[in-house]
Amino acid sequence: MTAVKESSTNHLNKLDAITACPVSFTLTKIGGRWKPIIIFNLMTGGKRYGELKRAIPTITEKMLIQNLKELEADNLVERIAKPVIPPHVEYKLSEAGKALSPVMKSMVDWARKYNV
Amino acid sequence: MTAVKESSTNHLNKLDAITACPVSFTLTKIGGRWKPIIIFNLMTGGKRYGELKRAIPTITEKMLIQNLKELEADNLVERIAKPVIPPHVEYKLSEAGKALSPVMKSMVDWARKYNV
DNA sequence: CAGGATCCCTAATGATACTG
DNA sequence: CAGTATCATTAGGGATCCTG
Repeated sequence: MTAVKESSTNHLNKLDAITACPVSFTLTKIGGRWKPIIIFNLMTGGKRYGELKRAIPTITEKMLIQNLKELEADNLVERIAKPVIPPHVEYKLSEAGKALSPVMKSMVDWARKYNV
Repeated sequence: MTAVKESSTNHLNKLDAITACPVSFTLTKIGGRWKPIIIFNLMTGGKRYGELKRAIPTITEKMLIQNLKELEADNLVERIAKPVIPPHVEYKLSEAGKALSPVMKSMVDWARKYNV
């Protein structure tokens, strides 16, 4: 029972009542090594699995599919599979995913001002 | 030589030219389990080491001091030590740290709309 | 009070090979 | 093409004890 949320970025799911803060919550969804990059790539529109893999050459297939599944479970990404052979699968941001745009933008702005 | 930046959140320092994105950069600074919480706590003003520890009871001393040092090295936090006995040390956000406010706010906004 | 130093564990990531 | 499965690695986090 209980079978909590079983989402991503596990260390951030252990938030207790005291340390819980909305910022941490958001970071459970978009934090980690690959999610920001994946989301960033999908901001410009839906992409196929293979396209994403080519767009992010340093990611392994395991990490890519794993992160995509977590993003899908968190309702940030939608998976559209066309039942053809060979398979055709597209990933695109959901409404909640697109709504991350201000978050991404503010991070980009901050990075441009304060990096290096 | 090169001795790059040697900052925090190591996995995110391995960004190569291709996957590098400003969002990831920002997350190297404020990501992880504790940094957002620490920054969040300092947003309302400077605090002493002991105050922070009490404000975040679930953090260990090791993690607290380690994250504070990383934040200091990244110039997000300033450490002000008064040479008295017993020691009196205060941590406060730097200008760059305060400039994270829009980032934090956008994350809070997103969390309020899309959490559970 | 504000740390430092060790030892340990697990989650997160990665490499490689295989499949409908 | 779009994934699975298995094994190995490592970095992040934690427990505990010690100190100027």
